[in-house]
Amino acid sequence: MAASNSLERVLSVLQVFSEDRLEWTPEEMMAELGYSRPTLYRYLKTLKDAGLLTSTPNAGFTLGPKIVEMDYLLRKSDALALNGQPCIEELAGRYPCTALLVRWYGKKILCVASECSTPDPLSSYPRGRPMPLARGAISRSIMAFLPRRQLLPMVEANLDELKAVGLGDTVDEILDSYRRIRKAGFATARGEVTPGVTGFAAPIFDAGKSPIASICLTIASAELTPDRELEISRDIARAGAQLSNELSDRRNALDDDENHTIRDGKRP
Amino acid sequence: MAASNSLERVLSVLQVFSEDRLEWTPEEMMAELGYSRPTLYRYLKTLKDAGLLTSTPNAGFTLGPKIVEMDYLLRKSDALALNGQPCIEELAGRYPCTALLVRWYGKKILCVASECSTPDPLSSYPRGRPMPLARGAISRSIMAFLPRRQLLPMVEANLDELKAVGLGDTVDEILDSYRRIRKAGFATARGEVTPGVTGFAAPIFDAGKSPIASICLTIASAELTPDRELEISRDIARAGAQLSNELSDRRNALDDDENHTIRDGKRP
DNA sequence: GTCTAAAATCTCATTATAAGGGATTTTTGA
DNA sequence: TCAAAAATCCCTTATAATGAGATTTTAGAC
Repeated sequence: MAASNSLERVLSVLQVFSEDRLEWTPEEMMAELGYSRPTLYRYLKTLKDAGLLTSTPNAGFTLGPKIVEMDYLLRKSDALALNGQPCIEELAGRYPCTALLVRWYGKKILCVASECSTPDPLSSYPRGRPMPLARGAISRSIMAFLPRRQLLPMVEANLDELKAVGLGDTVDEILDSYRRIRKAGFATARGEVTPGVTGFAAPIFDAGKSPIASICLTIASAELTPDRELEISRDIARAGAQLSNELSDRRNALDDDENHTIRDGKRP
Repeated sequence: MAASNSLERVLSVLQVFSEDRLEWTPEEMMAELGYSRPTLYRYLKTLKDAGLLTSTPNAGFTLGPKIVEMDYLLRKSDALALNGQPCIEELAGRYPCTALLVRWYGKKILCVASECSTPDPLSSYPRGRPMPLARGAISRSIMAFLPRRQLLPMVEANLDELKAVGLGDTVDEILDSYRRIRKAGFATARGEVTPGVTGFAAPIFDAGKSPIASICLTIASAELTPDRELEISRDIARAGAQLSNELSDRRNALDDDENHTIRDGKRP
């Protein structure tokens, strides 16, 4: 979507940096974004002063130190990552697999932590790697637990892909599939994201009833037996439930704190 | 510094998120930043659409997924972190210490990778943690190699602190101290950043002659003997030199590539 | 140290657009 | 289903962003 005001235009500059292209010269950006020279330089200066960009002589501009700092802030106090790390380590210890924590951001799901116990991981999802929104166990373990008014528009928007992975041919059939997943408490997917890899995922809830994340285990399909599948499913569902409890306890404790503070502040 | 235009004002919103405070409600931001309600909401919407912020019902706003993604981009293709990781692992394997890679951003130095081999680290500097600009071996190992016209203003700006750590009482004395460090090829500091911890650091150069980063080893002062200090100093200086070579080789290879491309493009 | 080409910034008239008070709509949780 | 809170809209005023061209600064060669 085209930027319609200067705020969006300045932030568009950040969007040109991608996996394929992390260094841009001003000339290249002028061509890409269609900004005039003084305007672009004004934007660059502002972004650089904010630390979001940094310039290296002769190599153009790259993302800046503020990005790294802000990610540190997030890591440092993300209750999900902090509480979940031991969980995924335990799962990775128990099976030859990759265990992931994936956070749901409304329009995007993103890995926030991962542990791998196989020498040569079949699929690589380190922190920060975006994941497909309509495929795989992770996605489904979250979507299945969304309230209808959030789920419906997403199903309609991704109808073709959801059909392709076999969730159903109509919206109603797909909603039914999600209902079954909700009932089971976890989702599985065989080779949907990476061929030869099966995923098991369970939702994680904050204090509310809407899921905020998913805990997931991916394992080579060849490693699986029916018994083991059952065992993994149980472990994942249990891990999801346990994390949900930890998070909602923590959140409730915090809220209590805040209420006291506010009350104390208001009435001396 | 006060924001003087709407670009800076919108980016100021990002600066309110700190180690102490990662969740802000719009009301709180209005108070902190002094923006009117519609204006703030416009900013928030823009930042949210760009993925830099995310809102959680009842918990206000936090930094968003784009931050995590962008840090992933940086990690994934940062030649310094990629080449340096084995180096710091080796150092951490050889001594009971923490080994760090720290990047220089003009006005800020920031840890980009660290490895620790002591059970209970005395000082903790994970990726993203900003480091003091005028104290410690890291800072000095970089500043000592800056060209005079970059160094001088920084010395003047941090004169008091530089005096306090004993680099000299006048600008000239301090410049002399830096000259000695440049000659030695590495810097040391005893208890300047964390009491009881000694740091050893050597600069890392890209293709240019100005340093871009530092490799550093921090170790409990109690672990040190004169022999060991000498050994560590040599190891650090060697590691810095080796990394500098690797980086400048890589950079030169890239430049050659680009030149070919450009030349080919210009003259068919 | 001096010079030169490239990069970054400045000037200023023009024009578009951001701001904010107050009303309104949308969400969210009871 | 409904009420309070949160987010957005409307619209006028005043302010700030834009970009062509000139100028200054910087970086690298000599």
